[in-house]
Amino acid sequence: MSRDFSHAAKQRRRSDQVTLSQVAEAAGVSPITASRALNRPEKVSERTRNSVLKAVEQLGYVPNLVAGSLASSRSKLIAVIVPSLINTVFVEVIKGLQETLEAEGYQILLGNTDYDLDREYQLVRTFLGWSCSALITAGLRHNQACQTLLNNWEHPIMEVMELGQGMDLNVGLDHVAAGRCMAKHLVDKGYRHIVYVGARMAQDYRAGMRYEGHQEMLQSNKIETPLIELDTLGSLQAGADSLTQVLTHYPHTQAIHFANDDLAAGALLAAQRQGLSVPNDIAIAGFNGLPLGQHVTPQLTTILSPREEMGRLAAKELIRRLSGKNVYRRQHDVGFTLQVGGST
Amino acid sequence: MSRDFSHAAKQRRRSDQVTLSQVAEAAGVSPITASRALNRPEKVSERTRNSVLKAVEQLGYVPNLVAGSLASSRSKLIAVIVPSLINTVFVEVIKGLQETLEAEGYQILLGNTDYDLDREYQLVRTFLGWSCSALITAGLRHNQACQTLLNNWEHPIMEVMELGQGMDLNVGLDHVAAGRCMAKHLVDKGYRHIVYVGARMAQDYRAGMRYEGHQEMLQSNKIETPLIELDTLGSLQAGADSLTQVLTHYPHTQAIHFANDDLAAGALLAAQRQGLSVPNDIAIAGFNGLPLGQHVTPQLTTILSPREEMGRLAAKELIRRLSGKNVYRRQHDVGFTLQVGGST
DNA sequence: TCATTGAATGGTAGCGCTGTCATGATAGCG
DNA sequence: CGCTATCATGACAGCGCTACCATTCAATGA
Repeated sequence: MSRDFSHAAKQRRRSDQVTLSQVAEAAGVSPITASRALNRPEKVSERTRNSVLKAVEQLGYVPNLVAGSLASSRSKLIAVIVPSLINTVFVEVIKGLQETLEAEGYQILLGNTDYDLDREYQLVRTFLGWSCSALITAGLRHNQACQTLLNNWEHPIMEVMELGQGMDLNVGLDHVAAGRCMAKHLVDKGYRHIVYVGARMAQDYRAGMRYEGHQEMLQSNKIETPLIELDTLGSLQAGADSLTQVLTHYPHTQAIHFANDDLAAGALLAAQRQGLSVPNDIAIAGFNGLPLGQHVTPQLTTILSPREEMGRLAAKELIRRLSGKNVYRRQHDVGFTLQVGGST
Repeated sequence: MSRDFSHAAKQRRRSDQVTLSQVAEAAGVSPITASRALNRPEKVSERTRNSVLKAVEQLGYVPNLVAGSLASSRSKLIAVIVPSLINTVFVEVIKGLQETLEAEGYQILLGNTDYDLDREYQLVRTFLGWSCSALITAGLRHNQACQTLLNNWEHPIMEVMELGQGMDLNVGLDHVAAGRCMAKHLVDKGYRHIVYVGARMAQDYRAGMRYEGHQEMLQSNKIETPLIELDTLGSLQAGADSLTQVLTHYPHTQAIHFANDDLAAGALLAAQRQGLSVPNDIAIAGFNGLPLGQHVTPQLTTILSPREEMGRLAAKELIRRLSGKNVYRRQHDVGFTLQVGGST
């Protein structure tokens, strides 16, 4: 029962894509030399390099990164996973990442979990399949499957936004401390009826951490810690709506500590539309230091978080790590700044 | 001179990554069947499919998408190139693209040109190297090299944001008409001294197109068309600063037509801080319909552009095209809406 | 009954590139 | 002048997967 091995060579090349071999031929060198001329120019003579580059130009060669990546099991791809693109905070971090990574020749593979950890796991799986050279996620919380997957992964993992014991690298800030800091400010200002307003804190758990800090501080001053939690994501509109809710439930409220500036600014503008004076009738504080808050009158009291900076720093540390340098630090606290405006 | 072919088989597999062959072996089928079980489940029997899935689970198999992509010269990657991530407009488009594409199992490869067409060309080259199945760019303008490269590319190209004769598919709105529309509104309201304020219009050329429409309309009404062009990108701060500039250069100004809402809102808030009444002392109009503009008092007169919708529609048309359906349309006008607030 | 179809599965050969080693050429040294 | 060190280049195999056929076998129909 002998098999038939005689069938003609199969044709698989479908596109008329120019390959490295063609470039090599045109340049009169071997494919591997052409490869080196492009990827490790210092390894070939100048003459060779030039003739290869000329051939590339003439033939309009575009390197097939997929093939290269398979052969070398490396890629200049970096996976970035965020929980939301609506929340400008993450976009600013992405911005910081992006400008630093792209300058080093890395490409960003972007994923959005919509605050769903199972979705995150799926994204991680997919991204690992692309042999990314690193993974950046917003946050330290992952589901079990994801944790397992990442523990067995041999590339750098960078967790940003919050500070803590992560899987690998970490750049962020201490949200509990931030909440404590703002609460202290409100207490110091003499407010005693303070409401915290958050939005979907089960998802945006960092807002929950800030609430914890807030609670801590108020409780140590024997002050009640009423909480209003909205069922929408933070937005100007949600902030405006929440104002009514706060005043209905807690008519004596003197100050509102919002989980973020969108909510706070929305409430501030709404208060003014309703003829309430800020901060005399009601004081308002936010978190993030969005430009918007600095342009309303009175200026919004908020906590500045260095978001783009966080992205840039994370990217830099990652690059340092990827290039084999041992000078990176596992953990970076980017800190925050209390910015006191006229709203409190 | 006979060569030595006797050296032992070389070991290249570096990682302990589980491969499809191992899954196949564990499931008692051939690799190709395992591949089908995962990628075209309808092609295998249910028994086979289940045993493969079980093996995948047990071994913790993560498909190597790079290898798959090389073999099939297809990928579930879609390149998205935008000129800026600071400008929230593009982020909202990305958001729309992202939610639609990710639902169909596509991943986004994100690039930012910083309004530089040469940078765009480089990004396109890189992205083509990843055998993306489609490319989405913001805008219809590209440099020569990029144009050539894309013309020879055999995958769908989607150009968003503006309307016009593109390379392939196009979803956008008519910016000249939008500028005309707002100018008409201002003229109808009785303003005769109207200044247009733009920011870096050589880069953000769509703002330039709106200015063209603005000019057209005013000239046909025999009204002067003074222009102030800022050398920064649009922001609240820039808008605030520009107000002073406008009033210095054109003290009789009755209305300012801003290239976008960031500028407009910044100017509106600044005007109020300076004790100017809007619209009595000065009328202000913007473009985009950002939430911010709807929350200031008076509400900002603006032109609503459906940005997320634009992203979603673009993604849907692309998917339709990618799945071989012929029901897509080459060009979609998503339109715009004049939203009259109290600021004019 | 036997040819015919179709569903399920498998063998082989690449996809286009780079890691690994081998080789030839040139330089450096005592 | 022979010998090693260094540089530039090349041959080969293989990265992990899927396209392309080929094969098997049960179901169908005349």
